[in-house]
Amino acid sequence: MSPENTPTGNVPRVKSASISGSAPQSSSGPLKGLYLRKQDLRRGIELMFFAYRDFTGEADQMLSNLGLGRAHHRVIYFVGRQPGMSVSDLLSILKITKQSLSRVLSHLINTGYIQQTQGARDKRQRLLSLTKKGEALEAKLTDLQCRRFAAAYSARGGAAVDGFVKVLSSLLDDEMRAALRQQYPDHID
Amino acid sequence: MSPENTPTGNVPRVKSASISGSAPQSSSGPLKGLYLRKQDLRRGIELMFFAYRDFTGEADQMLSNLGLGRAHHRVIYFVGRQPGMSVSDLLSILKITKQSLSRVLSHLINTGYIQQTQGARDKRQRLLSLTKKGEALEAKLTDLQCRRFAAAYSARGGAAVDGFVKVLSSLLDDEMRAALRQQYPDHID
DNA sequence: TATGATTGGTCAACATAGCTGACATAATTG
DNA sequence: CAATTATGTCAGCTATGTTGACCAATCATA
Repeated sequence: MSPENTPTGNVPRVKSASISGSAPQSSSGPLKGLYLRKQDLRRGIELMFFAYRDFTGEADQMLSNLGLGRAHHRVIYFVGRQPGMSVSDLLSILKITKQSLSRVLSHLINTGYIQQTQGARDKRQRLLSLTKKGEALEAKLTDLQCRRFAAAYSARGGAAVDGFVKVLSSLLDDEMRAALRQQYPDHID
Repeated sequence: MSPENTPTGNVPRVKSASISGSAPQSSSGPLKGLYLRKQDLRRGIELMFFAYRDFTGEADQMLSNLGLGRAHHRVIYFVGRQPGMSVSDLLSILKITKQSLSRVLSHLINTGYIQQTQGARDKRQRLLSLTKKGEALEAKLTDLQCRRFAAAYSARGGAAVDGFVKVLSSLLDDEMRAALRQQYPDHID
């Protein structure tokens, strides 16, 4: 795993979007492009893969001890974040089908992690919130993940956190970035 | 647990930042701990979820048109990155069981994306590499993702990229971070 | 050379979490 | 009243992970 025998071994620079193979682009701007080498972009791709896996790993472990999975975690997390949300709110956040959601959601209701109340304004809506049991689990899981973030943030400092947030935001689809801007109005996007 | 829509929003967990609730802070100030508010940590969690989903979305779409999934993508990606790697190399990167890998790997071999040759030093090994067809697909997929990264990196600049890489590295498990340090010797960790 | 460890594969069964399609019920809205 | 919306349900399919058991070839070494 040590030897890198990719055909692009020697610092090819990439200016714009066309990143085909080893064609080195003449450097475009002043100081620009140093972090746009194919090598750096691939490191980003791999970091996303590995970091996401490690970031979810601890919580996954705790969940599986309870007979739950990552899908349950997402529901618990987002309901905990915004109690009283409707099913369709949740669907639009998770972007899965109602059938998929139904499976995990009814399980969480049956096992007493989540409760639903009828909407006052619109009686069709079922407004979701965590029970005490659900709140306890959410706290444990979120604590786990927040601890990891707090350690990383502390280790790297505010400037790094700022860059982290900015780059992740720019990786989002446009609509998602807009939605997040709504959620976090103080977020310098 | 989290101050999002609930007006009970201020609960500063780690350091008692003198901020009450909704005080807007660009989390890059000289004051430490401002980026450790629960709110900021949860934003990190959510950014990881949304960014990972969007980041893989385009490639997933292209793959599904070919009857392939994300698991196939991972195999193609890592084999393309390090041609001649063995099956056990791949297993230790992906951290799945050989049975799971076998399913996608044999499919990729049967459909002509990947070829294997017997190891010279150790004849038990099957050294994996991409065929022309596999290289073409890998290039298309990696291009898609690199484009997204190149856009994000360009939009935010080198300092942000640096912070992004640093924070993601710190989110990794220790062994994973060590492994990555091997892969990218120039990576200031 | 015989033995045990390593590399890799296979069969079978199962779980999770996504998907589509079809249909039902109740409430809201025009 | 009719159409739309919010939500649920049944049935079945797919992708991707898991265990466990077992096999074959090759390598390393006592």
